[in-house]
Amino acid sequence: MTSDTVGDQGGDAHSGTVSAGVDSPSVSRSTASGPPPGPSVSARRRAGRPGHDADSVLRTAVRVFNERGYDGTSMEDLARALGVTKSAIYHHVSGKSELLRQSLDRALDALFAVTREPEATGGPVLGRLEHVLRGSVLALVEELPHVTLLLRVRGNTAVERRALERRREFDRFVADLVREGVAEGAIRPDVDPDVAGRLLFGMVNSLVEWYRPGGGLDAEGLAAQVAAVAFEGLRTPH
Amino acid sequence: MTSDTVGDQGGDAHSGTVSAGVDSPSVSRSTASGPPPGPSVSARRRAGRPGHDADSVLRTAVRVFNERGYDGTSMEDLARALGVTKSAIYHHVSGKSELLRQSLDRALDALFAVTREPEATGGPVLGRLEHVLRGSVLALVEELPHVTLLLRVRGNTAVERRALERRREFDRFVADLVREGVAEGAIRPDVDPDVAGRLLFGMVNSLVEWYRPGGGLDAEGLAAQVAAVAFEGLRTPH
DNA sequence: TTACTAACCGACCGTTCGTTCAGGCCGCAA
DNA sequence: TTGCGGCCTGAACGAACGGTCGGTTAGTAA
Repeated sequence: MTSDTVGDQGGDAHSGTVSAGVDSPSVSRSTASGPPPGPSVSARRRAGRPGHDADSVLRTAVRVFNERGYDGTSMEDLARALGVTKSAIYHHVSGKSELLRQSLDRALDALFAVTREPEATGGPVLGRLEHVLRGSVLALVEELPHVTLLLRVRGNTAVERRALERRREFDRFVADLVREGVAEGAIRPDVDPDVAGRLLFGMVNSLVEWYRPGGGLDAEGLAAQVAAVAFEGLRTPH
Repeated sequence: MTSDTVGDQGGDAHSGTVSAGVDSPSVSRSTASGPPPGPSVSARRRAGRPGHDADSVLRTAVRVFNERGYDGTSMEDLARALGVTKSAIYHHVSGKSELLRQSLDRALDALFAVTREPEATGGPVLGRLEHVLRGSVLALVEELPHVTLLLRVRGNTAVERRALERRREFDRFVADLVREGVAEGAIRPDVDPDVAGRLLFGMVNSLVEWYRPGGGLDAEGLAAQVAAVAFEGLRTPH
């Protein structure tokens, strides 16, 4: 899914330069004088002075946004993380909010792609719901930094409000599915459908708070566990 | 539980002055010239010029923090919401981070109170876990604005990092409970205990994103539904 | 060597930030 | 009427903010 939206992001090399992982607990602000320029790594050599390109800037920016929060991140912070000066960033993007916009759009595109897959629109309700559930987990993992950012948006600016609107649209799609499931008797009727839908995706969305790929649990396995808990519950079956 | 920690918050009067609900989608910044001073409401008349007290300032501040995010809220924003000037706020609190500290402490105190209740430390594991689950939901509802703020903290400042540490301690308590449940065979062994614990409280924590008291579903009913989904799952029992 | 391209620097702009301070205002009790 | 406690204003501070600008550097391609 969303296999070739932006491309080139597959190779997650470029690492090494910045030590702190995505989850680093305390990010010293004053120290950490920044890595040596350590820019992008795209395979084909480009003309012109080597350094960052728009993509590597976005990648780093989103990582820092997720560490400090969007509002808590200054352009100076970004520049330090990139190993360049503030003004260099404006060579790649028009401004801070543009970075946010690109990231949010990417997250939302991945989520909506799931709702358009045939398994999400045809067949028994429970199957459709489960497909959307698992697909959302996969999309969330694949675009983890962007989805993380999306789930923290508060609606302070026009960019954020537009994203919130699209997100609500996605939520409506899921809520409808759950309602339909209750109506057809596939989902237990003693919990409110709206509540159930929100709990379901509350569970999914909470993944961004702790799941990190490459830790022995892959996206498919994660999706399976989420689906198991969501549909069968925690208690040992008897 | 936590029946009389800080008191006086039970009566949620003081309303009326500010129109926007906690969930108001777009919060105009320039307009909304603020309510007429409309200060606190505490029953007993105090000496001196009438106006806000430390408690009413905290209440409003936390509400605005949750609307705009802590970093996205300026003291000017707070002042406007309170109907006073910036400098007036410093009569009640030492600064912005002090407001955050008070709020986070309140949320954490309520959560830890649950873990110290006898039903959370004695009896069968599954019962203990369910008690902590339901108790957390009740605490979350009772201290909704403060818990909401807590769950969004990123660790940018010392105040935030201290709160994150206490929160991790709470998470550990829950994780241990789940692990114990798996070991005793009360919880299904095919999901990883750590994953299960995180999913469980991911579900609970997501309540702050949508649950609002006074909407036909009270805290007890909510806790019951959460427990049902968590332990039995969504699928219709057969 | 030269032309071209892409990325970057350093100085600077106007605005907003959190915070301080000296003083004024309001309502109660004496 | 006066005194006092509690709350508030208006003006200002230095620091940090997002963003702009003209000029420079380091590579590729001819």
